[in-house]
Amino acid sequence: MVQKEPGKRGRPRAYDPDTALAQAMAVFWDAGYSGTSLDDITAGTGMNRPSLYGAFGDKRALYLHTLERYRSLARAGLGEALARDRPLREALHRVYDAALSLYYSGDAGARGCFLIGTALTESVGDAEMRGTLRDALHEIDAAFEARLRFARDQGELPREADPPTLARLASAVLHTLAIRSRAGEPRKVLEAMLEPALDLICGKPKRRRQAGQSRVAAR
Amino acid sequence: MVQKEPGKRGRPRAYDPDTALAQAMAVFWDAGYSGTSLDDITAGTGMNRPSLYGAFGDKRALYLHTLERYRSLARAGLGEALARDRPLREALHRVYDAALSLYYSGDAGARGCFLIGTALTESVGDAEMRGTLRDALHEIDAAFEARLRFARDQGELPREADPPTLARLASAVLHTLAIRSRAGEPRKVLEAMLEPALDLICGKPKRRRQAGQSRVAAR
DNA sequence: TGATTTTTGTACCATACGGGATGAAAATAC
DNA sequence: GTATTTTCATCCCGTATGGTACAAAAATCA
Repeated sequence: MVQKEPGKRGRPRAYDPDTALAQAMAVFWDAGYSGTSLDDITAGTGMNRPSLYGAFGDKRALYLHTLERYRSLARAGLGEALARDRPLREALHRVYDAALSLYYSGDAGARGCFLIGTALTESVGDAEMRGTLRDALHEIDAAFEARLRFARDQGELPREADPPTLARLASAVLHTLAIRSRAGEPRKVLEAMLEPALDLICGKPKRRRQAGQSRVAAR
Repeated sequence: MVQKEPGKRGRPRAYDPDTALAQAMAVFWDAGYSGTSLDDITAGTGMNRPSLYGAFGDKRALYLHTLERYRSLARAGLGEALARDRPLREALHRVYDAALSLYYSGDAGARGCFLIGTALTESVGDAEMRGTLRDALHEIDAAFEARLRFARDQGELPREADPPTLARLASAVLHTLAIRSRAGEPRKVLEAMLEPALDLICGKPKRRRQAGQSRVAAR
């Protein structure tokens, strides 16, 4: 059923490991780690219990694998969206568009960010999950920051712009999208938040008046 | 053990309902809804199973009660912090300080926001919890917006300031604090984010250069 | 004092849970 | 073909889970 390489003895696997991992992730995504049973996983992957155990270890190890898989996907998506051959504003817009597409892609309705939506709950009681989540958040901060620093060095942002601060702002926007989408906010509402948010990060384009303000207050 | 009013027949309660609810909330706060067992609750409240059931209903109803309790506390805290007898910037600072104090108040380490940290996970599979979470987020948006509108009308913000947009920004800052604290970020790191964030919302004070930028970008 | 009402405390139940034991199945190696 | 290796599929186990039955306890009312 699966591609076999010559020299591999034994009965071949009936599943593709990465596909199974993706399916397991989809199950965890909806119900969270504690809310998902191994029966849910077997139903979602088509794998039976011992195969699951043999391939990924116990339930917790399997979940940690899905977290890493999600991090890889996020890393790749972020890297692509933040490519330096496009203007900063467009790059950030692509990040948020891609995020929203992911957050609203669930079969059972919007499900938000997998990491924030599921690992956040477990973070108090599980130091490893907490560390993974924290590292992932930092990695996103760093990706934003590098791109913003590049934009500033290219003159796309004013010289007094502070990339670390702006990066955390960009992350905060992503976080609020992650939360609000899973909380049932319609996609259109979140999409409407993007332009004002981009105005704050990149500066408001001169061409037209838009919502939001970014100037120094009077008082 | 508990204050008895004349005219109440039957054996008196051995617990104070609101205290028990607070204790149950603390238990859910750390492990989430699915990750908490009724045994955990009985241990945390000192109540036995039938009393718990009689007072609050089943596990899900009890959790929904704790959500409402948290909303009440948050509403009160937000209202107090956003009082209109102080400058906008100070009011917002008080909101974030109060939030951080709450988010870092757990016995088992930082636990973030109860709503975001626990209800978010359950939001995909439970429409009522999702609705509660969404309403709570909107309520916070509205509180920020009202305070910002007042500030603008008082001349504390420029006339072109857009309260709804700024309110969502203020909420996004709260959301990122809620996430990052539970993800293990040290409190000092989050505290350092506050001044730049307040610069973005309220405008940067003239007196001194600080991190961040809020001016219109060159391009 | 005795009846009534309400809550408590123990013990229990059916089920769901995570995990594993065991033998059949399906491939290669000889 | 036979042996060996690896995976699959069924069945099972001990425990944890959410929820409840039932009687004792502790108050008021008459």
